[in-house]
Amino acid sequence: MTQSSTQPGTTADVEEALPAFRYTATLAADIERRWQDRWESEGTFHAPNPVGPLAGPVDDRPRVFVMDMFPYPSGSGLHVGHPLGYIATDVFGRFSRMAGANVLHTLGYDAFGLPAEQYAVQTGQHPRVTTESNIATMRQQLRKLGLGHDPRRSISTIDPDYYRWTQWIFLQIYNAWYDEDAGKARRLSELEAEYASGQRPTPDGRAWSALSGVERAELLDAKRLAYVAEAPVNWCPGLGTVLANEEVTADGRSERGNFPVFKRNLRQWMMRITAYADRLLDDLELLDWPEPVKLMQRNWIGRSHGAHVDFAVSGVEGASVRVFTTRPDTLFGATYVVLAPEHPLVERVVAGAWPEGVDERWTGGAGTPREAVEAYRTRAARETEEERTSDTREKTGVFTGTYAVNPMNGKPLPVFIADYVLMGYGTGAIMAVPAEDTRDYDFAEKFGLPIVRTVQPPEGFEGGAYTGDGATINSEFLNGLSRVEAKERAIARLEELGSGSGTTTYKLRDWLFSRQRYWGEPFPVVYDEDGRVVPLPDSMLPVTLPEVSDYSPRTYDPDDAESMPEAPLSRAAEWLEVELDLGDGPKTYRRDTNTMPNWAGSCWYHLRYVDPVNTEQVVGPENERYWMAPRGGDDTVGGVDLYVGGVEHAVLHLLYSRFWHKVLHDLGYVSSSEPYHKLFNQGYIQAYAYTDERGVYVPAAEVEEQDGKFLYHGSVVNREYGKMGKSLKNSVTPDEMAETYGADTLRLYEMSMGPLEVSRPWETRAVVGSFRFLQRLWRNVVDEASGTTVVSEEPADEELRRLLHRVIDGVRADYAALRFNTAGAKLIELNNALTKRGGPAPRDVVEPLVLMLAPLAPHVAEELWARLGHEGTLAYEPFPEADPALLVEETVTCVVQVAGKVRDRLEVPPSITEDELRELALATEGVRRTLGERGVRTVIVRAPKLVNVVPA
RNA sequence: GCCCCCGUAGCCCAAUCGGCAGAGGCAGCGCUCUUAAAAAGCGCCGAGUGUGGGUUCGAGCCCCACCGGGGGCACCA
Repeated sequence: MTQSSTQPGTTADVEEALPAFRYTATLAADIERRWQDRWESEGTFHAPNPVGPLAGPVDDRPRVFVMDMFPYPSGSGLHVGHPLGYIATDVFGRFSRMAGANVLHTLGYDAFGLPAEQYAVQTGQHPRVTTESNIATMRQQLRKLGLGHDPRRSISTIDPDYYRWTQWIFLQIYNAWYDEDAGKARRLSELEAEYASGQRPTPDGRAWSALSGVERAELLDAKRLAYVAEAPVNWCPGLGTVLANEEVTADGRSERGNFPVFKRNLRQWMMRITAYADRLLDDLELLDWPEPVKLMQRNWIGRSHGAHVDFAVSGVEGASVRVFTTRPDTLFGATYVVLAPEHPLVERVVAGAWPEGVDERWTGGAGTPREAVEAYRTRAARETEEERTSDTREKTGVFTGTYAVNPMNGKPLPVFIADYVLMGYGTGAIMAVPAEDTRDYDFAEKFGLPIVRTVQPPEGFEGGAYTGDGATINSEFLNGLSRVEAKERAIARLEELGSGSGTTTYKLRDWLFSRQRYWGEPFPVVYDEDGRVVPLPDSMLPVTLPEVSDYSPRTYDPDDAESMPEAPLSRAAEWLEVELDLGDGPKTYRRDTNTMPNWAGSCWYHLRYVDPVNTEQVVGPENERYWMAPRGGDDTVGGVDLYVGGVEHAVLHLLYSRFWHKVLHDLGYVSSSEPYHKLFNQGYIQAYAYTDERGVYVPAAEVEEQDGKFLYHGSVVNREYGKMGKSLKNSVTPDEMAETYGADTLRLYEMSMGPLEVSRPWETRAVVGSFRFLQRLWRNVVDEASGTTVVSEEPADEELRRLLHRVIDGVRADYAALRFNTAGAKLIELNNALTKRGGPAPRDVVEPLVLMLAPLAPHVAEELWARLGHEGTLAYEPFPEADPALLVEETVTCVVQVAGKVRDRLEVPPSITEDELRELALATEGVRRTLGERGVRTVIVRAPKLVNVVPA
């Protein structure tokens, strides 16, 4: 926060006064640059593959595949929050390497994206130019952090050699279908063969040979996992593109830009992710992921088991209302039925006149049901979706004058229309069970409808809808059953009666895969003169983007719901029309003017990291097996060993990526059935920001704290807490931290701030603590004045060795469990012990200390290791191992409690028996004094560490 | 409204199985070095764990309720 001009080691004239070999920022910079150059020129972090261009000796080392979530190369530069996860994965990767593993760790760029395109729209600069320059800047910034990446594997999604395979995967998905019986995707050619042989009957029973070419194509198209459909999509005029459901917020706006989104029917590419709903849900169990992320995916997929139930409508021949319910167990509690106002059945069921004695509340004040219904429908049509789904509004609706029949008991149920039932959900009609559904309860209360409890609420239940579990009541043959049992029995009865069937529904919808954008992957298909899709052969990939003069899609007034998408590619006339010979001789085809969404490239990059320069295959099977195959035991799905990133990708990226990976698995291209085995959500580094009395942000670096107040140039400012960024004037960059202290200090500090998963505030003035530690360690090896190595060759004494081995033991466990904050603390503790001891530090302690520090602060560790007389990098030096003999204490402090309060302590051998310890404890002064005249009820002994005497 | 996560010293954070509340760092204070200041070094100071109950010989840890902070979902039938 407060930054004076006299930070350690920055000012030249200060440095003159310092010892020549003190570990200053200048010295750190020199060390860091030297080692970064050396790692690069020696290929220190190249990870060998078993086969292919990157093949090398993999020996029988265990594999560890570490990944960071794909960054978008932003032009605005990094702040200290960005590399938090990258440093963490690097520490883990470096530790794993020293622990003997072959470690695959690299970082590529998710480089298609809106910012570069928007910049192109504004300036006319090609997004590729912008993006490549941003990547170069980001690479340079990250290089200064000393990340142990394999640079040969750093790919970028805008690279034609990369998106060639994105397009190839698209075609595999296009040419696949989901075989429900096999529970997996298969090639479409197999479906065609089954139809042709008659093994699989066609939907209308005609022989395959009797179908026309177009009919056959349509049958196959209907099954494809990637398909073109006229579908209601989220059209966002303000952005000029359509959006996936996941990109639209709950209040019907674009996640990016916050523009209104409208439902439009448009022909677009869709991905049949719904075919995988069950597996995406069920396989979550097999993943080592944070529970909240699993929960979010479960909610998003939204599987619910229930039933479709048909309610016959009395007086209307052949009409029945089909509803979906998740609670068929409550059918006896249904007391009315509601149709959405737009429901097509409304016309048919509306009665000619009100029944005798109709409740006035039900009529909307109209003379006939038809008038009431028409008035209500007109009103509902005028309302926006947002208004209709607002949860605070009063329930409204009108009676249709008609009754439906409950199939369970033949009771008549009045049929209403009400806007709280939406045409877009389920069947657009519900059976209302007010006793067990809060919305239905509110409606029933207002309209004076009966409320019949069918689930026994717990004692003391206050009233209202009871949505919890309980025994079924008032339900004839279901009485006494649990919810699950009652559901099963009710469904069985419905099926017997022919009035319904058990059904599973999902909230998950198919994935809208077209975007009206320039800066994305073109679709590897063309359209013939009839507008039919023709996939391009592999030999024509990649389909590259044409040069255009205008990068913008046509955008409209954000509220112009009637506008139509117009993609930038539609203006590239020469690219659009293409003459190709696709087997029927040269013909003119038309290309697809849409591009793929940003998620496409990030759906499979883990596979390309494994085999980045394979020109023959998306990934070599042997290499994929080596790095990603299931390990056996608990691991039946395989995947990346550690995947670190923010929780914001919980649904979108992680769901799409799992889907693609499963398709590739089903089609036999990969052995793993999940992309990311272990997921870890890092916290964020946040920062304080300050506003003056006008509410304008002032530079946080110039704010000073005084007596609990925050002063900017003398005047009091208001403190806020939030994201780090330019607009809040509170950014701190890794570059400035590296300049002031060195990258090792920055790495160490970021890892020391707390557990990786926890968000924490950045505090610049605290960084110096990590710096001081490195200085003290440096001084334990190097004489500051002469630069000579000063360690002692005398073996360390027993006490120090015991401490060393305790630290080794703890640090190893900490690193393995990603507890880098406590690992760092233990290293400081050991170094402090060396310092406190005085005199030259013994080599047999210093060397393991340097090795243990290496994952956190690799440059200074390499430098010290070299000064200690070793040649070559320490990156592959075995990580120190604790000697179990030295972990056993000679004596243990035993706590002696009376009634749970500490009253005395004993020094005892760790091997002491319970009986011996009990005797010793009862004899202590503390116990005798505290106990006084009271007797002893019982004595709890936890040898050798604790005795608790319980007085009578 | 429902669901999930988190509350330990002025601040960031430790605390294996329920067993002495403190590993580490920042800040503060004192001292050493220094003409002085900074840097560096050495030392000191510090909470009874958000609140109220419960279980237990014993609770920061387990259970219940509440308060505060963060996140997700939301008329999903």
